[in-house]
Amino acid sequence: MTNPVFIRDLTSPECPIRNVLARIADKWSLLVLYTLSQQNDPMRFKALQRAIPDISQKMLTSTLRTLEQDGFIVRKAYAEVPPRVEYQSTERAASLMPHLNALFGWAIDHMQSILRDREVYTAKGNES
Amino acid sequence: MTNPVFIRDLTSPECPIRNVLARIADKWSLLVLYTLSQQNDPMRFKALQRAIPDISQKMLTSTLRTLEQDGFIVRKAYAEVPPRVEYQSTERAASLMPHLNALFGWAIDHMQSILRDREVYTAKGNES
DNA sequence: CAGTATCCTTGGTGATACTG
DNA sequence: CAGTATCACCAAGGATACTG
Repeated sequence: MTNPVFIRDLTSPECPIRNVLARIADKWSLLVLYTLSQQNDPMRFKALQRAIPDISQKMLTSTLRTLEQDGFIVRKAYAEVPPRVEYQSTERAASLMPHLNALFGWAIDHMQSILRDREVYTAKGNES
Repeated sequence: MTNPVFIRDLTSPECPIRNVLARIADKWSLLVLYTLSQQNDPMRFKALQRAIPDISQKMLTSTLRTLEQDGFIVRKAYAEVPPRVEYQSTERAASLMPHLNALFGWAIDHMQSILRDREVYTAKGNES
C-alpha cells in the first residue's frame, strides 16, 4: 500500500534492510519461519524445538517473541494443565514466504558449486 | 544443475539455510550486495565504504572476503600507486539478486505496518 | 509443557595504530 | 588507497536451575 519509502540512505533507521530484513534473516528466524511454513498447522513450542534440535530454549523463545512482535506469527496460549501454547504464521508471513522459498530454492540449487568455490579459495590461500 | 539435496535435517551441515543463506543474509553482506547491484560497474573499497558509512574497515574487509569466497564478487587489484582494488559482482550474484530484490521490495512495502505492529506490541507489554 | 531467571562464556565488532 | 594487526569490549548466545 504505502510505498513512498526507498533505500536512499542505507544508514537511516528507516532503511528496510536494517529495520525489517535484519530481524528476519538471522539464522534462527529463518529456520523457524521455514519450519512453520512446512506444517501449515500451528505448532507447539516443543514441536519447534524438535524440528530445530540445536536451538536453545532461550533462543527459541526470543526468536518467537521477535517474530510475534513484527506480526509474522501469532501466539495462542491455552489455559490447560499442562499448558499448551501454539504458534501459527500470519497472513504477513504467508506473503513473505514465497520470497523466502525462492531464496531457499536458490540456495539448494547453488550450494554444491558454492562449496566447491569455497574449497578452491581456501586451497589457494594455503599454497606456498 | 544438481538438485538432489533437500532440507530434511535442519541441523545438518548440508543445510542450505545454514550453509549458504546465513552467510549472505547477515546485516553487512546484504548491504554490500545491494550496493554493488545498484552500480553495475565495479566499485572500489573506498566507494563501498562511502555507500555504507557506518561499516568499519575491518567488517567491510571481512564481508568482502566471505562474499569472494562464496563466489559472489570478484576482487581485482591493480598494481598501481596508490593501489586500486575493485570489486564486482559475478554471475552467481546476478542470479541471486532478483530474489534479494524481491525481498527488499517486500520489506519496503511492509515496513510501515510492521513498525506499527511493533509499537502496538510494546505498548501492550507496558500497560498495567 | 512452556517458559523465566541467572550466570557465564565467547566471538563478533569497533577503535586504533601500523604497512605495502 | 587498501588494507592487516592488535587490543578491548559488550552483547548474543549457551547452560543450568527454577516456576506457573
